[in-house]
Amino acid sequence: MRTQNYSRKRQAIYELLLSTDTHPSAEWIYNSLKPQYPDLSLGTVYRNLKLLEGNGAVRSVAVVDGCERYDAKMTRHSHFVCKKCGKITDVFFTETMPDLTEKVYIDAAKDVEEYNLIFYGICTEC
Amino acid sequence: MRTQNYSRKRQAIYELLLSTDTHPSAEWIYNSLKPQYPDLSLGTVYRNLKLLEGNGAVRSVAVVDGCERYDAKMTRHSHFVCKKCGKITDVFFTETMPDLTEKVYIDAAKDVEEYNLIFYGICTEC
DNA sequence: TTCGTTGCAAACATTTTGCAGTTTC
DNA sequence: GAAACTGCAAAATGTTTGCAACGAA
Repeated sequence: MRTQNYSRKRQAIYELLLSTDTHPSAEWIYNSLKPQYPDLSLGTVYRNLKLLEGNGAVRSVAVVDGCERYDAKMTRHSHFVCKKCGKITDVFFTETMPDLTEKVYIDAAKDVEEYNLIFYGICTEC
Repeated sequence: MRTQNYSRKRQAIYELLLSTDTHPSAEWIYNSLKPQYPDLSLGTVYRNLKLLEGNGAVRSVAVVDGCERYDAKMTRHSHFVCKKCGKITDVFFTETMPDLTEKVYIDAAKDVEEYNLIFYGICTEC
């Protein structure tokens, strides 16, 4: 990977993701930071999300209505997606979630690195 | 839902999906059927996939490289996605997969209808 | 004849990218 | 000063849609 410099905006994007549990899209992040960073551009948000994802600082948890949604909470947990309003909420199992990657043997896989478990339904507000 | 007529092309799309385990994208389906249906259009493939998905005849199992990928095998199972080549393979647990929707209690959920479990890694051919 | 289905192409929405200027180190 | 970062706008990409023609019942 390419070496990184410090970037005020990348920091802001990352901290915003850390501080929220809404699992935002690029656009939500853009709109949230725009007041404080009037010269922020959407391209920068996209670029930094990809970069942070590459770093392992952040991960994409789902694509809802065609929009990639991100999370900076990297402890193992899964998500519930409301089919109606698109809200994403965290789902924790008792204690921590099992490491399923160690529990499956997949013929076609040389290496199973991670997994993503998503529940779908209707949320209490819909 | 809107009443349906019999449609030769919809049938062909559905049967192609049933006969393959490649979890194809709309474009792959389009290219596969084009020789036999020279006047097939991509829009029709998209329309019918959405329609079949609405019927519950087919489901979207993952989005790989920005492309929705479909499966007509509706028995409960999960998938392995190769991060390099994008190939999707079926993953079956011993016997059948547990119905996790009955095993979780999600505060934010009024109704948990389904779940989707995807493993990521590198396949044996990459 | 009615209404679902389709081809076609234009429209759409999200994401990526090229470039010139700016910031970081 | 070199290399990373950014704004901007254009381009790319996958998907949806309007419409007139077509097909099924």
